[in-house]
Amino acid sequence: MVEMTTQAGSATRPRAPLNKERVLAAAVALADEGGVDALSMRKIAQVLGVVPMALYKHVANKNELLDGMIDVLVAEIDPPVGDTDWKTAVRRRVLSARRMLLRHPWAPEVIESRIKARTTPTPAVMEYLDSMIGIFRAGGFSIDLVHHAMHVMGSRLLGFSQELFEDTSDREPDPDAMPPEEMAARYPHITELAMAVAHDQESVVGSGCDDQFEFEFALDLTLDGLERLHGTG
Amino acid sequence: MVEMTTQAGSATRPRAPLNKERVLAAAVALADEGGVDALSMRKIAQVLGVVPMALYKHVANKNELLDGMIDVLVAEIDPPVGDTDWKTAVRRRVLSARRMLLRHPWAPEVIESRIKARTTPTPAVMEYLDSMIGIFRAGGFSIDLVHHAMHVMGSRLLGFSQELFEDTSDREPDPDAMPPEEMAARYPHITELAMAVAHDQESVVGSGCDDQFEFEFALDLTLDGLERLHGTG
DNA sequence: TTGACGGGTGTACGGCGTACACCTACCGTG
DNA sequence: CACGGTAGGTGTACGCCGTACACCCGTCAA
Repeated sequence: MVEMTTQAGSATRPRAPLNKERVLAAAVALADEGGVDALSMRKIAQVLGVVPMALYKHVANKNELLDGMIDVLVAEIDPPVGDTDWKTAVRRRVLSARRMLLRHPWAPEVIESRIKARTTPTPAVMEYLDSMIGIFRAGGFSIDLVHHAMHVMGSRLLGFSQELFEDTSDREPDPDAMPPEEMAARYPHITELAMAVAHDQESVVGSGCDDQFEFEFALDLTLDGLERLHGTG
Repeated sequence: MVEMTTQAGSATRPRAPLNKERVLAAAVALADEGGVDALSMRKIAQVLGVVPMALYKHVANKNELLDGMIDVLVAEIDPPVGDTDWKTAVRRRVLSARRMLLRHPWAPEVIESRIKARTTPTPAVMEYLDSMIGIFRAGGFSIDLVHHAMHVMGSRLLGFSQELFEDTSDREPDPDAMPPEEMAARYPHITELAMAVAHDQESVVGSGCDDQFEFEFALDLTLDGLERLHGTG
């Protein structure tokens, strides 16, 4: 056997060069088959035929890896369809999200834990929420009603159970947070909603919306629906 | 300084004897102040002034500890009130559950992960669900409607986002599972519901209910409610 | 007196995330 | 052509984790 060529040994397996996408794909595959407990940097490295520390040239740490995995999942959700009423558009999108969640049963737990730890959801999640808001707006919903609607849909949108936007004003600001103008450009609907809510109540800047009210709003909407089906009251 | 008495050194702090409740309480307190990531057997032992392995005389392992912590939380939910209509009874109970979840923000993530790993929720959770079903039944709901209602309420009942009872027929049976007759005695409403669902569809024993149908049922109930508020369609 | 046993201890192992120093192949520039 | 920078893979090492296993001691029934 002659000596190796300049590009990657031919005696060993050629091994395509690593990159963030390949790392994330391997991580998602590993989680799919063994659950999130079976996911470790060392195992990911192993299936990629690489030493564990090599991964850190492509993801900063395990938390960023988890964030990246969430983005991969969100990208699997079908984009919104254009030419229908809001109701079927929302319906299709949510059912598509559900199919994604069924393919990746570990997702809700990871999304839950990561959302609690970050000040802002990942860009992909933001985009998803923004376009969902856009569907309601295009359907003629008032900004207030959209706000309530998003809270009501909460757990069906991505599996997270409590608030989408918790009060993050007490956490120290993310060093590389997005400037407001870019925020407004990238997520117009979220921005519109956030502004309206902030205006609505002249409270201190921060939390923005009354989570307790939103929870009860959603609860009562559900109970009223059940009552109607039951035919009492 | 003289020698110690027979019952616990008096020079060191007396240190009450350990038991499962004290272990669980310490674990919950630790999670409350540092999140679930800050929870480790070693830290629990430390705050209890004991060596890590001592905990294992009271809980089998960390998973059982987590299950026990969930039970502690569920016990914090107010018991159902008797003399009102179903709607306010459910409303109060769910709001009480929400207050508990707000006190323990780490709870949804833990409940999520533990429910996925067990064949049956812990007894305390079962009891909670059973009594919730009982409220609907006492309100005159048909067993089918209760079934749908529980799915609809899903994420608001305890923060779990997907199915309460996933298909566990593929998992090897829990060695110390509860015999059916005890099941029926302890959780009469759950049993009634499970029987009805199993009868309903003459499918193989197992999963029992059509999760996809239930998801869409809940989704449509929500969308219809929003539509009514919006005044279109 | 003894022997079982409930409950706290000590040691040790394998796995984890990751800091840090290194090495090497490549590239644009002089 | 020489050369320094840089991107990306390597190796070692540290401190934390859960927990298996052997031990030890105080209590109490026989």
